[in-house]
Amino acid sequence: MKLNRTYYTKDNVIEIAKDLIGKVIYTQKNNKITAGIITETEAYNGIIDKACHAYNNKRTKRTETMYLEGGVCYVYLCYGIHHLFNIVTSQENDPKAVLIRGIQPIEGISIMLERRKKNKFTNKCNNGPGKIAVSLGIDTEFNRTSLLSNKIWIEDKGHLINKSDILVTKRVGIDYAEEDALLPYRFLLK
DNA sequence: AAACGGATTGGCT
DNA sequence: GCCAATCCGTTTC
Repeated sequence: MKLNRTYYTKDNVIEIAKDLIGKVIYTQKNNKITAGIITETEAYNGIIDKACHAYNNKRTKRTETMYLEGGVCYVYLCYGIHHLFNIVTSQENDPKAVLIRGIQPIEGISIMLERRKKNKFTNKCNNGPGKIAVSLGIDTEFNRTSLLSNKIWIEDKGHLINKSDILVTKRVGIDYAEEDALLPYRFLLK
């Protein structure tokens, strides 16, 4: 079943990031549906988190998306090339988000391969936030799009995840965040 | 109007 | 595992 509004408006973004492991992300674009089991996430814990774009309550045109009520997409361009896909959580004006870093494709696989310009999936095809966005057809058009819409949504398909199968580490690529770079906010299936 | 800099990736060792 | 190419939206002047 599709996750509802109250799933996203809870204020503990770390718990949500962990709970999203094993859920299924769907997109529908040009009448093509693609989906994958979420296998890797990272939490960005709002204005007190030095790795978060909204650290120190920095409100700009870009970060404004994170200030919306939980349950919308936050998509931004990284390195001028890669679209990174986040899920906004918590209440309005509490800018927290979960970065989706890995999926295991389960539906529309041939469409994903076509988008990635690959003939077949290898292990390395499903890792990395930039690749995920390409596979799912996510670009800046999805910024601010509701996860209760028919363009993108998340379902609980009952994939049971054993807690002991979830690895917890520090986040990737945020060494500039000083002491917050060490926080155990990254979750991935072993 | 211009500088900035990055929540990466892929190729090479 | 390490390194550097890359380039445009965001931010600031």
